[in-house]
Amino acid sequence: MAKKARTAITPTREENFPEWYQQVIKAADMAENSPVRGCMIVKPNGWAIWENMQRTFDVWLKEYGVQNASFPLLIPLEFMNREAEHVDGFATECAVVTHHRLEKDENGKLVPAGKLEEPYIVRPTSETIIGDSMSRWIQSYRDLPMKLNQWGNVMRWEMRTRMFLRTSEFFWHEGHCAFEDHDGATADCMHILDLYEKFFTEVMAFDGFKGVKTPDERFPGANETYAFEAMMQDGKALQAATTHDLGTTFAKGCNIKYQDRDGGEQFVHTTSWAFSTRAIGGMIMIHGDDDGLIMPPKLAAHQIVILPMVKDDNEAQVMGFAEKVAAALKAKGIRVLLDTREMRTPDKMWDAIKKGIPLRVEIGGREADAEQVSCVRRDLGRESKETLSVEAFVEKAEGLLQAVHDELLSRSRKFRDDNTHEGSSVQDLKDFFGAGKIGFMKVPVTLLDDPALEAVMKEYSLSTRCMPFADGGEKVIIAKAY
RNA sequence: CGGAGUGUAGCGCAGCCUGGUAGCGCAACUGCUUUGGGAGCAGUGGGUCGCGGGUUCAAAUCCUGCCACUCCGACCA
Repeated sequence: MAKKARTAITPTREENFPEWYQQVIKAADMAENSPVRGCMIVKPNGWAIWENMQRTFDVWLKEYGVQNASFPLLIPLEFMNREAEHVDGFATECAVVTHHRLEKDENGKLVPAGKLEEPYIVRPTSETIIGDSMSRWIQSYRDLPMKLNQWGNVMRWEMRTRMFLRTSEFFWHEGHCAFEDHDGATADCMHILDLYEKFFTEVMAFDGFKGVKTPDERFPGANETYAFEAMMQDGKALQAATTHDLGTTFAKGCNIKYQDRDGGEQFVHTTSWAFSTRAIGGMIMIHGDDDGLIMPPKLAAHQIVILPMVKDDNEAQVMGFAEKVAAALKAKGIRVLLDTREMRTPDKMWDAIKKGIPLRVEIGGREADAEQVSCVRRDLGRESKETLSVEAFVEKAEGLLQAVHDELLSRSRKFRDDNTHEGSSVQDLKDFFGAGKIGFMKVPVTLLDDPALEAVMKEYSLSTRCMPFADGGEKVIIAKAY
């Protein structure tokens, strides 16, 4: 019977992109919904990705002089009041802790008891509680700059959630720094944004647009927000990371003052910046295909999977050889998975494909006899299969992984460029999005003053993404967004 | 928080209109044959039908209240 060409993921991206996204996560066994409203369970295959992200970026932060610390998950409600805009931005999505004990009622059911005098909120972000510490830790200009970061989770009570992209609880790092002046704060925002760009391109294999947010898209309480905006395969934008110049706003709210060189009292200038598990969602939507996830090699828990194809009479030989190959690759520092599970070979193959493992090495009787391996690249598919000697493969493996990375990066860059269009009028936007086309449209910033703009933005659910540095701040990107 | 929809085995669904002791596919498990791009045959196990009331001799099915989730909007890393 002839086999039908069949994709591992149903539906395909073209048929139903949001549903495809969900199915990719499921097929790759990365995460699932939990009994807790809006919160996901990150499974080992998903968490391993986050661990690799943390490991890499944490080193970079420390090189820049950032110190890690940990602040409470709960923030006194009153702290939120310290910055008016901040309150407006987050008040509607705070989980509130009001009790500290459970008791059994007359029916034996547990009910909250021990009402707190002062309720706490579960942190939606930590500006206020870190600012409180800074106000005590900073006395003099000699204490500056102060660069802190915490890896942790936060909670924002979202109306509508989507795994990785928007969940009520999510994981991130949040940097909080204090400087003597505005220049220091701006330089910090720019430096971290550059680190983000380096991280997304060199580790996660996708590019985006660095730029400044328009005022209405700023972080609540920020003077200026800078962002890295990436494009998904459905043409929507994803804000992958942001840095915020908070001016002296939080310094005033939290009373963070220092004595300057002349003995005068000054407010510090603070910044904050973050990326989150959301970037994983972006990675999925940028690189994935109709057979599932494609992992950028630097992020992948397993960079190479070895599939031993044994028959009854050659099991010892094939397995022995496969173990030897695995050991040689591990000695090179490559993360290898030798798949010895009791499954049919084709099922193992599809499993490796759906999980997006960058390189698949097949070793059967033929290879074992000849001391060879067959290798297939996930990004190029089975046509890329090549058979070569063990020595040659081990020598070449790191290069192959780099080639997969380069391919993913250039592929996503091409997609981004092919789908970024120039426009000059509100009518251009209407024509483009009205025709159902996907992608970004870049228009002159002067268009933001056009009274006709708002209606069109609303009609097609558009938002301003950023004013790219590359255009000298004279253009603004308008797109649909996640 | 508005509009719509769905809750039945691990997953996907049928059954509901027209009440009568719960079914299909996939997955799992066992055995044999298979194994280089999604195997075949035979067999086995698994469900308080989201939760609570009501109608009835009898409720997955009808009525009612509640809860959860999904999708579309508004809000957002």
